[in-house]
Amino acid sequence: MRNRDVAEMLERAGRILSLRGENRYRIRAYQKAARAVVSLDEGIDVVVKEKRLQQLEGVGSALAEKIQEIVETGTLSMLERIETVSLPPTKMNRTILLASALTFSTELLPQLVALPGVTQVQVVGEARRRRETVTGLEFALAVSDMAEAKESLGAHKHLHSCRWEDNKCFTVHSFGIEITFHLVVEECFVQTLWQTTGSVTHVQKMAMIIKEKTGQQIMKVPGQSNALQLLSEEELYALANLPLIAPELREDGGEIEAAQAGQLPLLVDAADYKGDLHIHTDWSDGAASMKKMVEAAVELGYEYVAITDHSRSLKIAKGLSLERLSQQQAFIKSLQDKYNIRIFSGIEVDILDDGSIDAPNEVLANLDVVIASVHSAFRQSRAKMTTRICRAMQNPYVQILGHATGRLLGKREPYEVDMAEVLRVAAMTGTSLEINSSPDRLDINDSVARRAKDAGIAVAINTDAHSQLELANMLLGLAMARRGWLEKKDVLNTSSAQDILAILQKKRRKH
DNA sequence: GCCGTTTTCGGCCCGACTGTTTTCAGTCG
Repeated sequence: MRNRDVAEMLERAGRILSLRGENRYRIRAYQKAARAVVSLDEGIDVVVKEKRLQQLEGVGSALAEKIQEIVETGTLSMLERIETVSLPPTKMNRTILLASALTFSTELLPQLVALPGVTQVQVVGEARRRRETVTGLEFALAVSDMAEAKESLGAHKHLHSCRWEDNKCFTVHSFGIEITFHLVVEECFVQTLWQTTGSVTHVQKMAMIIKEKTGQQIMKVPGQSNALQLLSEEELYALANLPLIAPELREDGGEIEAAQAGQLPLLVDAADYKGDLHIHTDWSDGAASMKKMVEAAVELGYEYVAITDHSRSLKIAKGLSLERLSQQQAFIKSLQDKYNIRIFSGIEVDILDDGSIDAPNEVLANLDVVIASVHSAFRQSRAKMTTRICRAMQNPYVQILGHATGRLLGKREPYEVDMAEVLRVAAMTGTSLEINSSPDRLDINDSVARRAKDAGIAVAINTDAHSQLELANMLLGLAMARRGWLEKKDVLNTSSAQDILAILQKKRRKH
């Protein structure tokens, strides 16, 4: 088992504890241990063998035991043992971050598939549509034996107070999440999958269209067997003479009309993603060394990665002085030959209170990637903030506006800003907007991303990773992009290593 | 969950800056 796998499991455990509303320092302990493991310079198995786990920063007796268990068995029984009593309503999660929802379903899915009488399981509902937060999880289950499946579901030790309505089960998981299970016989699986995935209006509209075209009643009526036996959702959309509409689009946001007009976007896909343009290292406030971050990017198969540490004003995050920045550029050059990946030197430069940029233009001119972000004075008036951000985008060296609204899901509202004006100036100046993929940022969100695309603005999907594990958050940003109807051509970092620099530097060459 | 002791539980990253300053809690990643 690789260090990375062990770290991922610890990270997952932390996320699940967080779903349960556990002590945040306990959660942080798991995250800290995950970082310690992933940044080790030796194999974790060696450390286990030589009983040196507790020498790691942030690893005590309890976590040492758990890490040992993971290394030796590949599992973590603590997750199984988590209290099998339902949480009090006050501790229930009402909104769950997409990242947590996906982590949770990854944990639960294999358990569901293994239940007697169950043959197929899929996440449906808001999580399958990849909404930024979800209120609960829904699963569609194909069953070979309804009675047996119902019984085994009811007997699952982590599922509490199951309430059945026909073959639908409402329950609460020990981890503090409300779940709805839709049980159907195998012949009806695809239909149920579809019906429980799209928003209500999407599903109703589609059902009407199919009724008109074919006379068929596509909506499954509880307790009634259905004549339609579909093998895939493609077949279902084909009944309406339409191509498959991706789950992320099924919000009745014009996707049906677009499909009818043959103008459905060919959504950007993980395979299109060529590299991360916003990551941090321990030169500023990142947890891992540049080498570790670069190696993790190589492991993900990227063509390039941009090192974009904080600028001098952001003291709290150990922002780089101009001298340190220049040393970092030299270090990147020295590292380049050792790796089969392009390492771009960049910066996440602060947009100061008045919209000026926290580094001189002659310094920015020597960097490959310049992201400008607001990290201070969030409470400016709407007019001031708008002017501030727009002024920053006027800078010919600012290629990307980082996390444009500054929101933290569940923690901090976005700052006041006139987004229409930001989009106008971004388009005018040729500045890209970032979809920041941090689980609690997802900033810009799906709807702004769609407006950006309509305005002809390129969008960069970045992770803002502060550790190797966070590079994987790219999938969340990608989900937002897809929800925003973005295609490969709309996304900056789908360009190859050969092309990306020229594209990034188009703006400065105009000046 | 870890840590560091005032050895048994309380606090828990970092530090400069802000403010219709009065003396320190809140803010930023």
